[in-house]
Amino acid sequence: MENRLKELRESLAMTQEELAARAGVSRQTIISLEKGKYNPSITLAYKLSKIFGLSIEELFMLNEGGEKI
Amino acid sequence: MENRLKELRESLAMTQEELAARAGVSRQTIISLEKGKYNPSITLAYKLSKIFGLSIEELFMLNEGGEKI
DNA sequence: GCAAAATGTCAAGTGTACTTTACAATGATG
DNA sequence: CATCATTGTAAAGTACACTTGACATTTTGC
Repeated sequence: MENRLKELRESLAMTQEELAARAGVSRQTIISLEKGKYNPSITLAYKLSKIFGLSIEELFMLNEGGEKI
Repeated sequence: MENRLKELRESLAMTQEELAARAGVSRQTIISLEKGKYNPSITLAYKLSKIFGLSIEELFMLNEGGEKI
């Protein structure tokens, strides 16, 4: 698993659709992020970090190279 | 000023070219970021935050809507 | 005051984050 | 089993992050 998104979403009992709505993006975007298909924009990363009460770094677990762990 | 990038770069006595090289992007990208023309990718935001020893949030001062203050 | 370094601007191009739509697969519940 | 909610997949299109290159302007140091 590339990030904690799916795990966190499920811990809040949210559907992909709900999370997408709260973050202001499409459901497809949430799916792709959960699958690690691409990196979110800083804006979306920030919104998601607020929803989950984490820092961007905590949520997307970046290493020194700026790549996902 | 949309963010603290220029101010921080100057405080470290770095040229745009040096910062661009350290962040692994073009000088043009640094110029545009300093001017607030667009938001960095999360990867670039992370690299810059490491260079300046700040969190992404501290560096790019985002508000609740995910927009710059 | 001149030269060189640093900064800025413009424009065209590439890559990728994100959207939209449509449909298939899986899972939960009566 | 049947049905509905949820998740997944695929493909084509749009927006924007980022590059490259060429040149103009400002700043700095001798």
